[in-house]
Amino acid sequence: MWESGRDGAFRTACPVCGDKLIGDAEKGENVCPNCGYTTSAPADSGPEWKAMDLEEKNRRVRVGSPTTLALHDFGLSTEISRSMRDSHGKFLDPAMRVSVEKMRKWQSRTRTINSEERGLSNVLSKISELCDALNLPDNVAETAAQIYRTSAKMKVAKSKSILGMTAATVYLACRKCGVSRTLKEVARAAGMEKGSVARYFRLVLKEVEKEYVPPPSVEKYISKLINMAKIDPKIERLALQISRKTTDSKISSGKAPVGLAAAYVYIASVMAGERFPQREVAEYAEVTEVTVRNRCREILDNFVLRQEFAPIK
DNA sequence: ATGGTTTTTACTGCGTC
DNA sequence: GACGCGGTAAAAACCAT
Repeated sequence: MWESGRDGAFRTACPVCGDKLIGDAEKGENVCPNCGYTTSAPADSGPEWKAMDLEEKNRRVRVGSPTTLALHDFGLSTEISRSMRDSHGKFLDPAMRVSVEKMRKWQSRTRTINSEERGLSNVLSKISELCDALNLPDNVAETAAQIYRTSAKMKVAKSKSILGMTAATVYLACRKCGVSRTLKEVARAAGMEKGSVARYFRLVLKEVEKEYVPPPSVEKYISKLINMAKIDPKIERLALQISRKTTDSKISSGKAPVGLAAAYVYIASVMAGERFPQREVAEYAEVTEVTVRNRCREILDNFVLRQEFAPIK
């Protein structure tokens, strides 16, 4: 939790990047609009606080699990138990027993016993694990699951590393959902080399997604950095302002958005008279100071940042 | 594989506190 | 002296071809 600069009101903040969480009443969770972090905590935002406490939430239990793409059979499978009793707990007569036995056999044949399906459910659980580790919202996990499903269908996932496919689909899902997670971050959470995640990612992008999915915008990263570093939101506004006025240019082509964002944050901080060290922005952005400096130089070489951007105090 | 581009590594000099 | 900053050369990583 931090105190907002202007009105001094307390808000529930994202523990990952510090941005204000938005309550999703339907799911009873909070989601960070910036980095995509989710909690199962009750929603915040003012007056409705009490209505969303645990008790209230528990009263709204649903019947059966929600159908979800993250379960290999959409959570709709039926189990036929071995107990040989009917629904009232009575034992079945012998004739019934053999037919139930047949049903069970056939069902298991047509369901997860199928190696394809078993592999699928395996990967899907890995996907949700990774998403959990990265605190990603459900929609990203679902998107990742969807991507993996189609890639399995297209045989792209055939004889590929499960971990690699998992990381790749999760990263692609982040990009599709506009959630600002770095390849580096995903790779770290998956315990993989950045390079090999990138290889799987390119594969999936090319074979499954067909069209290019752009990385998160500079602005997304600016917000992320500001919030991670707990910098005053007024500097965020300034940084975004400068960034917008200087986007349409060659200075951003081919450059990593995070590095640019770091530069904007740094520039904004000095313009606001609250200098935030390069070293630290660079650290949060997981780039080098040199990169921050280079981006700064390019911005300042190509634009005259006038005093109108300066703080109004 | 290759070549062009970007990022990192490593190091140096300068001013300030 | 430590720190923040700016710069550079060369190595490494990246990307399209």
